[in-house]
Amino acid sequence: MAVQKKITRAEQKALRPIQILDAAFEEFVRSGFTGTRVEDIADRVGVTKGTVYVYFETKEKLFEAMINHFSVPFHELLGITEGLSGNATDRLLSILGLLYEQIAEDRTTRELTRLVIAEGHRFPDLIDRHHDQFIEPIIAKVDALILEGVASGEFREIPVEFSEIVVAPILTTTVLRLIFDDRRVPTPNKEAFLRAYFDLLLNGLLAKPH
Amino acid sequence: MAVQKKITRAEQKALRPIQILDAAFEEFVRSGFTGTRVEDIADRVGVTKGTVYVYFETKEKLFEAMINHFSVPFHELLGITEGLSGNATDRLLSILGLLYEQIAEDRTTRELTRLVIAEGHRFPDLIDRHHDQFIEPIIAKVDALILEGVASGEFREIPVEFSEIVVAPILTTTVLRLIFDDRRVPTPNKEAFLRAYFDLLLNGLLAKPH
DNA sequence: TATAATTGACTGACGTATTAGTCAATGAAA
DNA sequence: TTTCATTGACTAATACGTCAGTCAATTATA
Repeated sequence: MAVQKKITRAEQKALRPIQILDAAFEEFVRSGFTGTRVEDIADRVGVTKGTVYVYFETKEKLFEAMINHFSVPFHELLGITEGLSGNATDRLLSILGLLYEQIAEDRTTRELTRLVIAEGHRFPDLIDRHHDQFIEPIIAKVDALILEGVASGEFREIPVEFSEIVVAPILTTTVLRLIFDDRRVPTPNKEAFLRAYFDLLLNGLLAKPH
Repeated sequence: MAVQKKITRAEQKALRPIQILDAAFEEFVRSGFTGTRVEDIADRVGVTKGTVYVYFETKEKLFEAMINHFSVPFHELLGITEGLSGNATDRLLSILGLLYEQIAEDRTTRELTRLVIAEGHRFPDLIDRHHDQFIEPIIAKVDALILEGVASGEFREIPVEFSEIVVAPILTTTVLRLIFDDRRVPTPNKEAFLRAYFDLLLNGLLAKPH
């Protein structure tokens, strides 16, 4: 038994919405928006449905609030990368490594991706936010680094309008883990995967480039 | 007005299940399993709910039948590739090109991917089938071709346990189109995309390989 | 060919179950 | 004693699945 710290009513009240959002995340991930019952969310917190409606007007609003709550600002991560030093190659690999950790290996981000794919039709704003906060900044950052590398002579000239090709192994790992969840496709060993990914990205398949 | 060919009752009867499966695909894609009403499917065909239940026992069975109906055997495609000639490089690129057409550019396959991601929890068999019929054969084929290329001296030695890295741009394009559906992320021009993809895959980023 | 009998695909109202959202009552903390 | 977070029974709406009945297409008969 963990020692229960005594909690005041005000503290409990302040905690409730977060408990509900956490529970909502788990239930919406398990069953999707329509398949989730508000009562399942309440049960998981240990309260009744009425309490949920004290804090959130509707199931829709709760879903949106949950997505916002878990969409941790990605620019923090991209901010870290501002401080990186080294040539374009080193900085590109650093960022791709961070993205791999943050996207492919982090369960929350992975499941958010599932919800974006599954429920995007029902919540168009979700798609726009996801694009503006995740996809666009990542692509822009990778674009910029590739152009730097080209300018410095490190990289060959490659068409920058397809730089999603560069990050593709990260999204692919995310999606494969989402679908198979360690059941049929083994979770890759991080170091070995990144080594193979970076080696192929930098040097290509061919023994003798033409 | 199109000329309506007179249709016998037997012909109509034979047609019904297919009409229902087509309608089910559209509705399940639009709203997911739980969000779709059997009556919506019936409306789309122009019949009533009762008729749907003449042909399919339950909503679950209808969903599964729909998935089976649209999961066109992928080994046909992989079969085509048996007849390919040329060195390992040419054959690998041919297959990747075919996969791009079949997966990223084909709306049906794309939306099936959405359903696998969104409804996989509810239909575990679906995941297993998808793995056995799609993922595993593709990976096996690419593995085999890479090993051939290594054996013939065309390719450098790369760890074959990560050959999903090689096909990643295809799945990534699929998923990005699934999420943004031409709205925020432009549909790539096929030829230009494949050129960039293959160039990067074969030669890598670096100007001077190390 | 014309008419009657039969079939069976389809209907749509209905039973049952589920669930989103409400609100007057409650009881524990302050 | 007062406050207010929580309750849980209730309403209204929705949707799955059923089935007795209908009527148009088909076949048999005159």
